[in-house]
Amino acid sequence: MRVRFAPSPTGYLHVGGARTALYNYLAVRGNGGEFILRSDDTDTLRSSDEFQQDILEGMRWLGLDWDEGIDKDGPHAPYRQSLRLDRYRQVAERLMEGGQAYLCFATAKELDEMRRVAQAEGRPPGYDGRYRDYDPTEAAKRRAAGEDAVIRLKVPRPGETVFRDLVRGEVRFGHDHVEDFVILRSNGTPTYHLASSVDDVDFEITHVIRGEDLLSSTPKHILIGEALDAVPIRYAHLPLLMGPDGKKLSKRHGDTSLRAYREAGYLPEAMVNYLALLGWSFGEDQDVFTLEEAVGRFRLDAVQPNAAIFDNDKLLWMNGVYIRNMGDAEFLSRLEHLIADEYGELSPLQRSRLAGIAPHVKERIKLLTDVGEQVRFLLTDDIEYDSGSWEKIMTAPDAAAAVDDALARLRDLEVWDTQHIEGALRAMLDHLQLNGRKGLQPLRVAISGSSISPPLFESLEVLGRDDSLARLEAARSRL
RNA sequence: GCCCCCAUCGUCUAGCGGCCUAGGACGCCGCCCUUUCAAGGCGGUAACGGGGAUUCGAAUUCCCCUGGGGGCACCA
Repeated sequence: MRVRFAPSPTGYLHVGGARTALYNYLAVRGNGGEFILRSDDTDTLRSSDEFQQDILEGMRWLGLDWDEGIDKDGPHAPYRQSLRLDRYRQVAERLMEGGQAYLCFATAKELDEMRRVAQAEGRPPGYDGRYRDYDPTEAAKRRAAGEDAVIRLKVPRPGETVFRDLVRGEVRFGHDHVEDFVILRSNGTPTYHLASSVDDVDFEITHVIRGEDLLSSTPKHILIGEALDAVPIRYAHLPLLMGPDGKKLSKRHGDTSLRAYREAGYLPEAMVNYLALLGWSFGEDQDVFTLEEAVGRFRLDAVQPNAAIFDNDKLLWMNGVYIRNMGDAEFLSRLEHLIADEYGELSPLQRSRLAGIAPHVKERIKLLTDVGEQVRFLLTDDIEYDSGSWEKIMTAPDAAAAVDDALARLRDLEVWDTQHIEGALRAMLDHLQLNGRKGLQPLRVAISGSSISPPLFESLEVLGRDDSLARLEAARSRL
């Protein structure tokens, strides 16, 4: 088995592309075959190196490694279509010489007219084949004289292309609906259909796994393969990814680039896991699994044929699962990087505080980037009180008394750790006959500035005695 | 307009003729736990688009309708 993922570097790698790459990976890794990463960059105007790099980065980030292709080389190099232009032209010329393709001189105006008339008559819009039987010698002469001409494939007529799609079963297209399509433009460059099909043949691809949007182009690709007398390729068309509105996922649904998700604090493992679920199920009522586990179970014929809506809520939930499952050390190191990006180089004190609070923060965030507001109060002395929290908590009847009493007890505390702090504060609650909500929330607001924060006792320990007392006093004085 | 694909809870899905009074997950709603927020536990809400046909028996097979989607370039 040899599969390929062949994105055009005309934009950042998006989640739909990532899903296609993932399914290719899943299909081939369980088969001991090769995964080829190709660059369909024939559109030189829209292609850019920045996008190409982004695709590479995205693939690596997800952990989808490939065997041959861009950045990797291999027996069929180069894997970049822009470097194989001569090859495509030669193939087109050869097909023409063999009578399987022909020159066409129809102008843009003529083509427009054809389409208009065909539609008006309820026929499939498209080229009418007017140069199909044109005298080749005459055609060659006209081209030699400098006239613009494209090369079109001579689609067998009458005829029909039937193939067995690996996820959809038998699909058939009558050739009445497949025009003699252009394979080589008048400027000598190949169309997508030609370049892609030639590469698939040249690179000995056995299975083409791609989005359903290419299903109706498949007859063209099969026809080119047949004209080339190549070994038939198997096709699997994956269901499309849709936005919440049920339309094909695209820019209109916001930034759907993979990088946007990475920057938003999603983990690659969660992304891979979630993407795998869009069109496939692991089975046994299990939907959290690793890439390796998925490889072991994946089957193309188990892929769902119907489109899937990308549900950010579930992705978010899953990301939380992966964050919680992360090792403390790994989480801490990710956290340090993130915090350093925001606050600059961390001081030893900040680092140790981060390390102390990290395990507690890990349990309560869904996005890596959520971490900032949870730990802010530990990184700066300049805490700002959330006005809503302050009014609701600090102006309550028992707030001042709770702070005073806590202050007194904490000052005398012999050992400053979670356990002792909890003991002292529970004694305070007991003494004042207050429940946790009334007695502890004021302390939380006093030290963190908000009624929402990591667990109080742990936070106090991490903050340290001096700063904790200082903050309680500062808050008290504002009452 | 023409061609193709698809059709189970709001969403992702399990189901491949009887195990289905349709299972799981996300979301949502309760309750419990609880110092906040989470997490966790328990429970609940919610679906086989419609009509025929085949069959002793259809979510599962076939046909039609409806609905949704994709594609119809010298873009990929």
